[in-house]
Amino acid sequence: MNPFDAPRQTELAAAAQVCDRCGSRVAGLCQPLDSAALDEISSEAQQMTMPAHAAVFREGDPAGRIFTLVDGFAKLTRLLPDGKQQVVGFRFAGDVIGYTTLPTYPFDAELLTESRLCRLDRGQLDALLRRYPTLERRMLDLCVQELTATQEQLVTVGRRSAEARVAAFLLSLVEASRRRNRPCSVLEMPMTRSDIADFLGLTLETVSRSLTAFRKRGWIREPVHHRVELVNFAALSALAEGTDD
Amino acid sequence: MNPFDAPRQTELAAAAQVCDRCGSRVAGLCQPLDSAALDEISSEAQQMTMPAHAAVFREGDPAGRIFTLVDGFAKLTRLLPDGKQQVVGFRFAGDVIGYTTLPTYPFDAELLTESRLCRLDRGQLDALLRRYPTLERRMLDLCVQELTATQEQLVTVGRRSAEARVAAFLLSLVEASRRRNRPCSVLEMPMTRSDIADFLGLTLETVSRSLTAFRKRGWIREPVHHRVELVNFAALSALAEGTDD
DNA sequence: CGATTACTTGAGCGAGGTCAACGACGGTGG
DNA sequence: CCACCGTCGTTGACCTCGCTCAAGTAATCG
Repeated sequence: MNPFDAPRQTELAAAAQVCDRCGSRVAGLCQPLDSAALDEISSEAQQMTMPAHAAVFREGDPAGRIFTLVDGFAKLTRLLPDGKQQVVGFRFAGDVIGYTTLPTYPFDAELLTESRLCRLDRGQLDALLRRYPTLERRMLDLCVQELTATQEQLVTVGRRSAEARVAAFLLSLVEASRRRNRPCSVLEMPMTRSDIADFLGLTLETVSRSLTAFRKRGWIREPVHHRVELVNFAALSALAEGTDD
Repeated sequence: MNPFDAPRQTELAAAAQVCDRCGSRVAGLCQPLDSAALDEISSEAQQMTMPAHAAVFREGDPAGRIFTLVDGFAKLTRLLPDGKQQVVGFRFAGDVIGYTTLPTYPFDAELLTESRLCRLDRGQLDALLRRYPTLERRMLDLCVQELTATQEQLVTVGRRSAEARVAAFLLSLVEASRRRNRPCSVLEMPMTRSDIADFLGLTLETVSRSLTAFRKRGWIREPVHHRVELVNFAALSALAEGTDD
């Protein structure tokens, strides 16, 4: 059932193999490496499990480690001086967290669920980068993808109505699920209304009202807590694109 | 007067030297190269001048070239299906435009003023990257900085009031000017109210009203069109941070 | 099973959007 | 040199979307 059960391998190697298997464009740091390289990384990397709501790192911490989220969900947040927070992104199984060339992390990384992580120290990473130059190119690819996603989010927050933002968010969950190659009729949505609001530049009440509206229109279902099913994908897309009116 | 007058060098080399001179953290692609490498790039790169409002490239164009903005101002924009546009960033002299590992550019790049650009084909760039590995690291640095700036912009658009956004924008102009090592009492602001609004997720009327309010409070002056002087920096900072009330 | 946190729903209000009119500026052609 | 026009900026009046405040319900966890 769980694809991460191979007992002989570290989680990072397992994650990379999962990536290979699903042929994903995006997931995983080590996708381009051969098994010899994976073995080497396996011997270097620390695997660990952390509980829900744990902080992987905080904004301002020295950026000495890089993580792969093997299993679970995380949010990346920035804090305003007045205490309000902005979620700059969510992370899913297979995603890399905390890579930066800056001296300190520019945001908090906090887990939404109990998660399995694979940890690599900066020194180890730099050594690997030297040994496997394709990895450096991979880092750049990941950074460009992240940048493009953040720009898209900027468009959503800056120019779309409240319901359009929530619709766009739901669609991005589908995309993330597709990336992980999971059957996507019912999506996991472990983030709270407040998390979603802080991601979309809305209040939690507005997010709640939007989701209720979608439910009443029969566009979505929420069979259990923290699960959504998108029933009318087309309607949500039209709303997100502004192609409805 | 103009620091770009050295007649024997290509613009790119000149730009790099300017970067060296000002010791900037951010500006310029070729900062880490020695003069031999600069000479080599000089022989490769195409210099060009383009008029105001020209498109350097459009969203969806094959991403076959990379540009350095030697002199002038540009905006990077994304278009929504319904025609609304979001400015995802402004670019200033010394900045690199259009580097991506994606097959096509993910946004439009449009000049705000007549500008001098330095153009490098993807093939040439890749060859340079192979010859000067430090350049690859530099590209990653630039990407990380851009990502961090975009996340900051996301916080501004998602969580700040209209006036706080405009204040934050003005402060970012100071920062950009500082980066270019220009005396910053009076800033160049070649973007229209509409450009600023599309950057901040506001309407042009709201931007105009905010600037008028700042002027009436004596916080800024606009001696001529497309120039601002920040008179009360502290007040603007407090407003941007939300530390005023 | 009580306490806490998450979610929903309602009522009222205000920041900012919309629509409209007007003035300033800069280029263009007579 | 001036009349004309298009773009840009300002200001006002009005209205709406989403925020705020508040109360109540549902889920979760010791």
